[in-house]
Amino acid sequence: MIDLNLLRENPEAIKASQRAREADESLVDQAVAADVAWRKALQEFEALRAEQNASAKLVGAASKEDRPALIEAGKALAEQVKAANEAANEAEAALQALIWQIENVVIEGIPAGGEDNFVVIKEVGTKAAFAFEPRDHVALGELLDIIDIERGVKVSGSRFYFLKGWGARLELAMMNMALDLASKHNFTALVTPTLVRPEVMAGTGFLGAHSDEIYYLPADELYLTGTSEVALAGYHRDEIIDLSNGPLRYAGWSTCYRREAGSAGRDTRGILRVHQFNKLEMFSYIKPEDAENEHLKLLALEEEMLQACELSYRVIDTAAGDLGSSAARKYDSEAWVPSQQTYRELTSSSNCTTFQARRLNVRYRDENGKTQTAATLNGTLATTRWLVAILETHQQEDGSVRIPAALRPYLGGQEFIPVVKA
RNA sequence: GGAAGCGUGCCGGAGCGGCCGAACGGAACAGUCUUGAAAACUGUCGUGGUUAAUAGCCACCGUGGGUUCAAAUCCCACCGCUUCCUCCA
Repeated sequence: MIDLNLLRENPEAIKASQRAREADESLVDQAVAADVAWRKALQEFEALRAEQNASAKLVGAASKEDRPALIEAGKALAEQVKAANEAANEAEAALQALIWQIENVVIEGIPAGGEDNFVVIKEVGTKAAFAFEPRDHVALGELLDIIDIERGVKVSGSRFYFLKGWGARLELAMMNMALDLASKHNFTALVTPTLVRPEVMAGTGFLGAHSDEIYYLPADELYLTGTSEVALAGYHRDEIIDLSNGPLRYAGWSTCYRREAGSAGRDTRGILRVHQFNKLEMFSYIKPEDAENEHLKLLALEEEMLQACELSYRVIDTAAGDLGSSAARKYDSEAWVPSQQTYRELTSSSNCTTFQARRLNVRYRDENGKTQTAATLNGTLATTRWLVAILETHQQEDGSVRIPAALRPYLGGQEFIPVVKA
């Protein structure tokens, strides 16, 4: 939800942002009008209500004889109050409907344009080069008997898989390493619920245009989350949190579920794009003025993980038109995937400024004791998809895979995943 | 899944149609006293909106509806919690 004060003081800024996002600009003018109408209706209601409260008080204090006449007079007032109340409620609902559709105001200076207009901030590492014909992760997964896609499909359908043996252990090792890194930086570990109520899903901004991406359980009115960001954002919903000792930081581990409704035919091979995967997500609640620095901190940790996994990657600053509705700025890290000769997204870190917290009603007290809306940020620290880059980057000629040194302590010192199939 | 009870401010806990945004206690904060602290005493002490305003006014006593001139208080639905039974990773 956008800031009502900003809507009143500088609607042009919001319009410019909507334009940059290639989102509906006319919503802003509609919202301004709805806001004026709402405030007028509210004023009328409050005036009438004050009158009614006074009148009711008189009845209470009146003698038995005087009451009937006063009550009669009150009845007429009650009619008016009821009508005014309904009008105010309708006006408010109309305004809400509009401002919940307006996307977050982007941070000035981010790239303009759509999906292809990102700016590369940096490239790190050397792209893996091989003196032999490299295999893709599917072939490696079969050869090493660590990814069983065929049986995943048999049990659950397309885009499902089993991680097996060293594959399963590699994922857990990576997650544990990520969790250690996060803990070292004072992120509190959280294992989060993956089913959430509609209010929480809506509050995080996932029920907009892309709601068909999300699994929904109608019998229980619960949504399956595509990231623990949802639960982490909902964690402090309707709370006044204490930020006087610094930001609240969490590292949320969860399985994630995505319908991939809009991506039929894309990335159908392997485990790059699947319905279910695991993720460790960083999440910060922070004062708005510190949000941009925090964003860089999250990015730095993501890079530390990527480097620990000895991956070659680049960092991009996503263009306005490609941001989720909650994000004001988004940095993605993309690792080089040898079999595709291209970069694929491994991490995504968004600065949601106060947008998400306003919807979820997460506030803090400033130095003067006044409540202010907090800012929220999130960023990926490890996901199942990372296995694709790790396996392909560190493959050997015989198909075995070298385990990056940083991961070995989590795998009993193992150095290679051996080939088990001819 | 069955039965009963309960949801009030940071916490505990009263209120069960009008004088209640809410007694009382605790915590917290400020001050007095003290070399300092504790204790004692005094004061402040929910949130949001409107406003120049810590004045006034409006909204909020789980959520949403209803009854009434008037609802924290009555009625209905939903959500949540507790206890007992049943079941169980």
